[in-house]
Amino acid sequence: MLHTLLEKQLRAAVTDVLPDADTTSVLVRPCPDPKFGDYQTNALMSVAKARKMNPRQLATDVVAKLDASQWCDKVEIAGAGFLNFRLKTDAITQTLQAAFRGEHLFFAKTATPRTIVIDFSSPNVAKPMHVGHIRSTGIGDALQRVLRLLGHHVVTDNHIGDWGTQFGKLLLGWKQSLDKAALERDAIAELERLYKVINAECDANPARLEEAKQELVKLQAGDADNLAIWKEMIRLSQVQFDTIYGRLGVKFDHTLGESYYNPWLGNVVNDLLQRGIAKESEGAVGVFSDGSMPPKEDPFLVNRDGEWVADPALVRKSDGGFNYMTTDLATIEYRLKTWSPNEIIYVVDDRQAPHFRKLFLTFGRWQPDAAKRVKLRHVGFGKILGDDGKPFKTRSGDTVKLGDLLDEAVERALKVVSEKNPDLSEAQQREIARVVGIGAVKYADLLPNRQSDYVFSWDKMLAMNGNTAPYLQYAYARIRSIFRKADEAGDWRAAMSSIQLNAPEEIGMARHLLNFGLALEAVGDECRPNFLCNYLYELAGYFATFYEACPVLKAEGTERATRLLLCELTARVLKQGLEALGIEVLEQM
RNA sequence: GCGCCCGUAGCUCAGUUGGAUAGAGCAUCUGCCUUCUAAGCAGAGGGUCGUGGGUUCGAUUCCCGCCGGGCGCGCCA
Repeated sequence: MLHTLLEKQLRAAVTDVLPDADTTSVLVRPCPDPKFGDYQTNALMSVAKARKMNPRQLATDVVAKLDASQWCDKVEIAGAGFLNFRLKTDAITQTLQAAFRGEHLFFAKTATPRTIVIDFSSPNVAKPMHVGHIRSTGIGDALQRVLRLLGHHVVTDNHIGDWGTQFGKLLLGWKQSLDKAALERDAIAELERLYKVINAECDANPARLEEAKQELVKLQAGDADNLAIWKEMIRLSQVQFDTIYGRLGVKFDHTLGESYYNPWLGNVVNDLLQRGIAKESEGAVGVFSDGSMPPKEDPFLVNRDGEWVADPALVRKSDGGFNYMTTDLATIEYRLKTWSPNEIIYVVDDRQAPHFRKLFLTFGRWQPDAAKRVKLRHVGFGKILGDDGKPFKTRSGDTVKLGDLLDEAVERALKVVSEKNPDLSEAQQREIARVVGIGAVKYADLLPNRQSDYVFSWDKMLAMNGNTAPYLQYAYARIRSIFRKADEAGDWRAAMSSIQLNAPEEIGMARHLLNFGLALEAVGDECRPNFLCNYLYELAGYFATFYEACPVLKAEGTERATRLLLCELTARVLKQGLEALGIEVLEQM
């Protein structure tokens, strides 16, 4: 890509001037304002600062050594020491033509592919998937798509919650209060009802709680009846998950739930004890602070009334049961043995950040050599709030079910499409409504910075205008409409060898196309899909402006060819970009 | 109490190693469909980037204090 080539030349020039300089932070990025040029670097200012040099003098020296004449007319020194690059129009058109021939789509596959495990979605058995699950599921899926696109080897694993203390209550409920007809109608709703009934009883009556605990003990001991019921609950839940994932277009390479790791948990604890990493305390087994960091930063310490006291990561309860810390440790070990990843990414609510700090540190102490070979990364995200600023609930206080949200989105989209395009067949309208509605929901969740909480609103989540998926899909559909007509008029592809960028709207769109790869890389590096959302929104904006100002089919000769080329490449990038966000496109809408 | 996160336009939010005049959507106002899909476009108004200091060529971004809000601190996950 052009900016990469410029970066390489620039680094060489910096090394020429300052042989011992570290050039890894010397980057070439798009100019914030086209009046400065196409690309810029501000890195020379920090290089100069670190060496107490005059930044403009350094810039002058670097420019003297810099040969960018192949791509740029001139390189200007501006402001306190910016270097501005202005691309030759030839360099742009040649890049566009290469893209048209399919040699690239404005991004390069990584030169250093990594194996990356992504752990995301992770819904709980016997509970409905609710609006909150859109976050982990959507962000995780977008990340796996982008990282694959960039050439990494990705393994996705849905670590579903299929084990834990809640099954004691569920088993008790199943045995005593199961409504088989209700289970037939809506299994998840019935399981949820059972849990609520028994949970309330347990709160009011310790004897019931004890019964539930006994059911759990029997399950853990391998009781055949309880195992059979437990497996049935998982099966019923998986049916629900598959329905939702099918609608969202999300797939997993593996679905290894928490229970999968049960056989190893005892050994994990024994090993931790044997190596002196964990110790017994009050009948339980836990990992304690090793004193290697200040108390403020030590997740194994907590301050109570001005005193720093131990806050261990428990790996075995005093009743012999294991904690999710134990499961997570066994899971890391399994993943390393099975896939040898360079990195494991956990797309999980930010509120679990302390858990992951403890987990990663504990694993580092347990298996230091293995830990050096893998980057463990918690990619957190914020909450979805209601307009009262509290966690989002329906008016009656229930969580909003994900399936209901998708239904509502598709319904609203159908209303819009039937108004805008009543001539389409009902089947076409329904298909458009499906793609637009689901896309709107996914995009609305991907657009905010993942770490901030955001306020949910039906209107915003399901909006069909502004910075939304439908706006991007619409841009794509308009381009496809042009090509349906262009195809009728004959073969336009032959003319692509002769193009000439003239109108400012053409140049603006072309310049922005070049930066697709930067957006993808930023998403991969920072695990922030919103960078891609914003890039695509800007691209669609450039297209909309171009579309108003530059007639395509009415133009002739080189002008027509140029505009068709820009349309084609914009359509490809929009499609590829939306696909990387897990959002479908439509030929018409 | 201790720790972490947040505070940007009326509302909801972006803002990529600190970088050039802080952006978008919604809402408000003014124009644009006999012309490739108006789910659109062009334009206007709207800001002490919570606040007070500091660091420096340069701070929404980094550091410290304060004010306001959220979250975490369970032998749950």
